[in-house]
Amino acid sequence: MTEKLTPLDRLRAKGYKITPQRRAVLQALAACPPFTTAQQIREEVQKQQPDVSLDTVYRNLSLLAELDIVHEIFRSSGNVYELVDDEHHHHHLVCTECGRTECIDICPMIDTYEQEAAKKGFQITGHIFELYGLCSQCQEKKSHKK
Amino acid sequence: MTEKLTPLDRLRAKGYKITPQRRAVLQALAACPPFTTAQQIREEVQKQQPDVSLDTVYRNLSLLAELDIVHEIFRSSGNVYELVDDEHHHHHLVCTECGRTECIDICPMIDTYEQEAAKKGFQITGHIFELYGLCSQCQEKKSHKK
DNA sequence: ATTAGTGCAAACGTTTTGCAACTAG
DNA sequence: CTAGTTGCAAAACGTTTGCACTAAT
Repeated sequence: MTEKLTPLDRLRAKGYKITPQRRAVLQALAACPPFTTAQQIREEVQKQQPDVSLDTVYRNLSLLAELDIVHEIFRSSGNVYELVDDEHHHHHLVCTECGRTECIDICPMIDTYEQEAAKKGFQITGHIFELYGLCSQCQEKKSHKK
Repeated sequence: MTEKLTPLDRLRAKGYKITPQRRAVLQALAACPPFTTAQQIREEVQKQQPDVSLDTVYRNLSLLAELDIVHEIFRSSGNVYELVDDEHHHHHLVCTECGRTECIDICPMIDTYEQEAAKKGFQITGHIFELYGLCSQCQEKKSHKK
C-alpha cells in the first residue's frame, strides 16, 4: 500500500520543487474552510508571505488539483478549492440565495456507480454531490416578500 | 396538482412576455444535447433568428434557470445548460481529460438527504451529482505515456 | 548548472451591465 | 400605453499566458 504521504512528499516524489510560496499555499488551504476561492487563499497566504502573487496561487492550485491534493469545484462566480481529506469525506448543502454552506456526511457514492461507469468504459476518479436549497433565513425572507 | 405547464405557460403565468427570441432560446435548448454552452445555444438560435444577440441568450438562460426551466451547471471553461426534464432525470459521467459525457440514470437523491437538510433548516430545491473519471480512450493514452 | 517556479503585465473568454430603442401585452 | 425586453458597446470578472528573472535542487 502506497499511501499517507504528505502533500509535500507527494510533490517531491513527482519532482516538483518545494518553494516558500508552495508551502504557504498548502498552509493556507489547511487554514481555510472548505470551498475557498483563489482570492481568499491568496489573502490567507499573504498573512505569511505578503509578496505571493495571485497567479502563483492559481498555478499552484492547478498543480495540486492535478495531483489530487485539492478538490477544485466550479461555481458560476469562480472556482473554489478545498484540501482533499480522505478521513472526513463529505458533501455540501448550499443555500442558493446567500451561499451559506453546510457539510453533509452521507455520501451517495456506491459500487453501483462504479459498475455503471465501467459498463461505459469509464474509470471513476472522483465525484461531486451538492445539494441546493434555501436556508432557514432565506426561506423567511422569501415568504415575506411574496 | 399544479404541473405539466409548458415553459411558455410558466413564463406567461409569471408575467413575462413571450418574445421571438425567448421562443427561439427554448427551441434551441430542446434541439441541443445536455450540457450545451451559451455560445452553442446562440448558434442554434441563430439558425432561425439570425439577429439574436449573445447577451439576450444569457439573459434568457438566467431567467429560465431561475424559474427552474433549465439547469445551469458550472464548468471551469464556462457554464453549460440543459432543459430540465423531469421524465428523464439523470446525472453525468464526465471524462476529466477530454470532456466526453455520458448519462447515468441512477439518482442518489433519497429522503435521507431531505431529512438531513431539514435538520439544518434547509429546504432542498435541487442537487448536482457528477461522476468524474477517465473514458476508455483517455485511459489508454495515459498508460502509453507513462 | 540546470530546470522549475516566480512576478509582472497583458491577454483571454465568459458573463454582466448601462443605456436608448423597441415591442408584446 | 407601459412595463418588460432587446441590441449594442463597453466593462467586469476570474483565470491564463509570455516573458525575463530568480531560486531550489
